[in-house]
Amino acid sequence: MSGRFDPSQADRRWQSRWNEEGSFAADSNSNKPKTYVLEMFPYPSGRIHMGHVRNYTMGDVIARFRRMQGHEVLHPMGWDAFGMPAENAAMERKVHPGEWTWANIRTMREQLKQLGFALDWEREFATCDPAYYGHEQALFLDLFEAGLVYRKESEVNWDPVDMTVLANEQVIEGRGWRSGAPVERRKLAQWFLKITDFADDLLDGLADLKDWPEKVRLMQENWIGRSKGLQFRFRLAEAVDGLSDVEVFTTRPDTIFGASFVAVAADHPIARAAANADPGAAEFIAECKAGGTSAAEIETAEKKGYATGIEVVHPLDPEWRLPVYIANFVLMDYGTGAIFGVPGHDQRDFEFAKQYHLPIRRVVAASTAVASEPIGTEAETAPGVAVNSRFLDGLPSDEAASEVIRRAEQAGWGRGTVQYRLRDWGVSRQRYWGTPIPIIHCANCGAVPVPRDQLPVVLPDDVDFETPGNPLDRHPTWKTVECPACGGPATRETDTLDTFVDSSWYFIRFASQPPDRPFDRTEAEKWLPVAQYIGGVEHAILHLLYARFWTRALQRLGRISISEPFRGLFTQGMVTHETYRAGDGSWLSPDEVRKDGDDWVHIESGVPVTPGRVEKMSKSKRNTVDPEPILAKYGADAVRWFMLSDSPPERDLEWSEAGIEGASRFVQRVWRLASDPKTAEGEDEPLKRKLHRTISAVGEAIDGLQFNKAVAQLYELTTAIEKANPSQTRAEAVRTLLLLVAPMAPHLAEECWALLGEQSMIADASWPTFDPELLIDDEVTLAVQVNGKLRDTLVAPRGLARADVEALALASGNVQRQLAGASPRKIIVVPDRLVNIVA
RNA sequence: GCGGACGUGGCGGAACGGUAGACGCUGGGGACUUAAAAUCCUUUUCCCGAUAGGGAGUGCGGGUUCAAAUCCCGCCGUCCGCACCA
Repeated sequence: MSGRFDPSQADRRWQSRWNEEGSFAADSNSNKPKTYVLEMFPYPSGRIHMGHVRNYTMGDVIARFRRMQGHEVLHPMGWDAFGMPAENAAMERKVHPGEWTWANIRTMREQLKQLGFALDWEREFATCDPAYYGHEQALFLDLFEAGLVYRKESEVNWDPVDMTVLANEQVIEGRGWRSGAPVERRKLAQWFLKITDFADDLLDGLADLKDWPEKVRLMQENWIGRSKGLQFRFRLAEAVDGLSDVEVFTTRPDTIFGASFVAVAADHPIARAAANADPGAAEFIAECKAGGTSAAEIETAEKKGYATGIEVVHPLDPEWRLPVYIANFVLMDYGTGAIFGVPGHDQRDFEFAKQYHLPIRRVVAASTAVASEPIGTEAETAPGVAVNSRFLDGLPSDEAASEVIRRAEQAGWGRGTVQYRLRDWGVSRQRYWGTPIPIIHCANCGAVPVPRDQLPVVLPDDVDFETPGNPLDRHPTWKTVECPACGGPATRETDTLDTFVDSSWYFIRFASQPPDRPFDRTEAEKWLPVAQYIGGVEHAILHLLYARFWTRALQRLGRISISEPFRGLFTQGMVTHETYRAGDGSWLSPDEVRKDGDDWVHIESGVPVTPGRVEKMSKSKRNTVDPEPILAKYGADAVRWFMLSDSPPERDLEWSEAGIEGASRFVQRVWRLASDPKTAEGEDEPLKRKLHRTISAVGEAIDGLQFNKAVAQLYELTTAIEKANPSQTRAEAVRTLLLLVAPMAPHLAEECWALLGEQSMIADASWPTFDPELLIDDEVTLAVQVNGKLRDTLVAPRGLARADVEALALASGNVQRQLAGASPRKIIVVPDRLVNIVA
């Protein structure tokens, strides 16, 4: 048999076969061990991109591999379908966000199916379906009733033109990313989830996530940002507006005698009190409030303060007075919104003190001997021993800190506390295309939950996007309702939930989807936690933290027994491509340019093009490659194979035409082997060993998600088979090769499997086993070194005695020449590996 | 500023402290062909050498070790995350 493997025929054929047989439907009642493999579900943006292909290919290999190993595998797919792009499309193209979203889902579903993923499509859902978000509303109410949801005024980035709240990352240089209008800081009543209640649990839980990347655990740890310290009160020298003290937090109580000032946030009650009496203070506060809350915004802002004239008394010395400033760098929502400044040992305080000519005192030193050294050009933040600190003098920093906390608690002016960087999760969005928050506002009864029998609260379809702002808010009837409690006139909450809520529990819904409640506990727990979760590192913090929180909240409510949703996590690298720029600096797409010798030219105009850096595929850089035409040209398996070869999965993968060509070549090589398995009588011992070693190595590589290594192993085996003479072993090796290739190139494997005359599908075949005896060779190649440098290699029987090895090595001509008659001082023998002769 | 990762041929990358460069891509040479495609063979870290062989070599400088890409110390560079966090 000859010819070529034709994916345009084979792909479709096997995809329908798997579909007809329900090969990948997950059976909850199966007796097999259960494995839940999940990739982060996609946002239906329009078309599949290479990043999706890479992500889902990796998950698919794991899913298929586990299935072959005899596991019952749950490998579902769905759509994270709410979000802003749909509304933007609605504004730009005058289509309803739902229509746009569902059309995208149809397109992308077809594209995914062309890749032949072993997915259980029966469980597919989209989060924008009331059948999903209705259950989410029920869960929200569960959290509400458990006291994990509250409403609070909070400061937000407000775009006055689009009339919406912007996330920090949507504020660019102080302006709204769409409207370009200067962003205002505004107070708005928002719904919050009490994630901070779980701060310690979420932090402690990280220690058990052994199969998570260290990097992600660290990022979460830093994000939660637990710090221990002292919270204490400064008494005001004179009460102002009924305020008699100011509360501060510090992680360095040991520096308490180094204090030179107190600074409060612009929103702090003391600041407001000062403003009442002093127009200068009021003006300063107004200045602080202008501008966005983004990180970039804050970074560039100059450190400024305003002396209020108010004074406080040092808690450890009634005679000691400190000035109170209003400062633009003090945050109202971290700690207490007030600090005491220790310029000698905090760089920011140091700069502030320089600017406002405040004392800079040394209270920490390397030793008491250098207590009188002045502080130099920057603050000394390292710990040491306390100096110039009265009763603390000579104590190491940590002991001094404990001593201050002890005294504060004893005297009642302060206490040891823990602060977190983590804030409660604000989930209100002033958008249409999201899950409506199931709350009704009544003038008499306040915020009342929507009764359960009225769920889901469904989004109205008749909305317009002609005017900016939230269409739900200006809908003629939707928000007008009766209060469920008193029957009086009331209005619906028109904010919708942050889309991160949708993705905080979808993995539970995949595992169990009863029509009448969010999930069935017993059913869900058959699958959960997810054994292997795969996605981009960009979700290392938010999504993964929110999902962990949501799972813990459900656990606290007694709804589920697990506390961690994802046992194994893998963050894959991006797909990148070279960028090209025309003379005028505009970006050109890969199919607009052509390589001409060593240079690149614009195909249309023939003008030279400057190749730029290799970067993540993005629309703005125009360096994307659409998977669909590639798929049409090379077939699913070549694309899948390329996604797995070369680059380690956690690193970036550079797309290249040559790479996909290489993958395609491999597909054809396997096909040729299966077309003519060249069987004959007799065994081929070396090939057999190679085969068994490969079975072992490939299994190990896939297990460790080292797909590039599995690929390399399979190339080697393929070459070995090609070079082998016909034998029974060779035929067996071809058959086994197909099994090994099956998780990665499933259509090819099926096609070849059938070619070998197999009746059943390879999808249902078992992963091959290996004989451990065959992994060990009878003969080994020993490296022979002189003074650590390789001088010769020699082949010897395994387990050769030390003395014999030494003799063999010394007999080597190269060794003799190196020794030049001298006798070796020492000979080191590593059995079956190496001899090192020290001359 | 804080935290982290990485640095190996022309390129992507392999390498329990033990033969550096597996495997793939690219390039060179060749076979088959009227020719091409496809395929196959061969070669490809650098330097000296016809070969045998020798020298250098894993960002830079030190160290530990019989032996270091790998462990330790100090630099340099690139990338990522966080950031007035008290």
